[in-house]
Amino acid sequence: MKVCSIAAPATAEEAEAIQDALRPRLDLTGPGPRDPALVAGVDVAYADDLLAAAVVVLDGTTLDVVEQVTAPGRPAFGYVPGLLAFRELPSLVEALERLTVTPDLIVCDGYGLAHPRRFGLACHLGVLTGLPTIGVGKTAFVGSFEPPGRDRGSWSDLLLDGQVVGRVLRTRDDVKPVFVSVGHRVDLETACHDVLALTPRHRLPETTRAADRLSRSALKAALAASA
DNA sequence: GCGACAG
DNA sequence: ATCTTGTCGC
Repeated sequence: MKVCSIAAPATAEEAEAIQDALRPRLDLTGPGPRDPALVAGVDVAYADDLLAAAVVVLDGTTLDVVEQVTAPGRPAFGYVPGLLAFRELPSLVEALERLTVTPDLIVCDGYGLAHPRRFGLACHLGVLTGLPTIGVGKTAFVGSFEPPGRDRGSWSDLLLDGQVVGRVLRTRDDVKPVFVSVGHRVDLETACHDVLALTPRHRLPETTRAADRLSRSALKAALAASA
């Protein structure tokens, strides 16, 4: 598939300006794909100054792997909270362009709208691909919230500056919840529905689990090749 | 001013 | 993210 490349800022100030410039391109209309036929998971693994980006496309119904691609590379930017996209997206875009199928939804590791400038990794990837995207974070980043109920499916608002920017969603009974926020062309209700469909037995979506495993094995291969 | 801070 | 043993539970 064709994906726009990501700008390569030299400083944090430049990176923030790029996020502010792209934010107006976000489509927050929704509702977006409910029970999408093809769902992609993306992730990046690191070791020293090497990294491996991975994309895994699953059948949304059976959760079987349909296609998977990787791209080795170097971190394009230091890790700065709020600017994660500039570190991971260059290699992720490269991997996505090797995809022969077009997913109906992309599930990102991290945040979307729940971001200091309302433009997290999931939003950025949505604008670059033009596809529906959502962010699923494992730990708190921005926003305040009350713990959701203990049952799977329970959730609470993630609030930032008095606005609802995401949901803290319980995907398994009595297990630490995940942080869901929309990226592009999906509403929060649909995003949470889709996350629950992707978590029939684990806390994290099958898409992120598959992409995580693939990125780690691709990283091992890259390390072996460079040695 | 100080601390916290997706991956 | 990554460095790391054993251990509890499905």
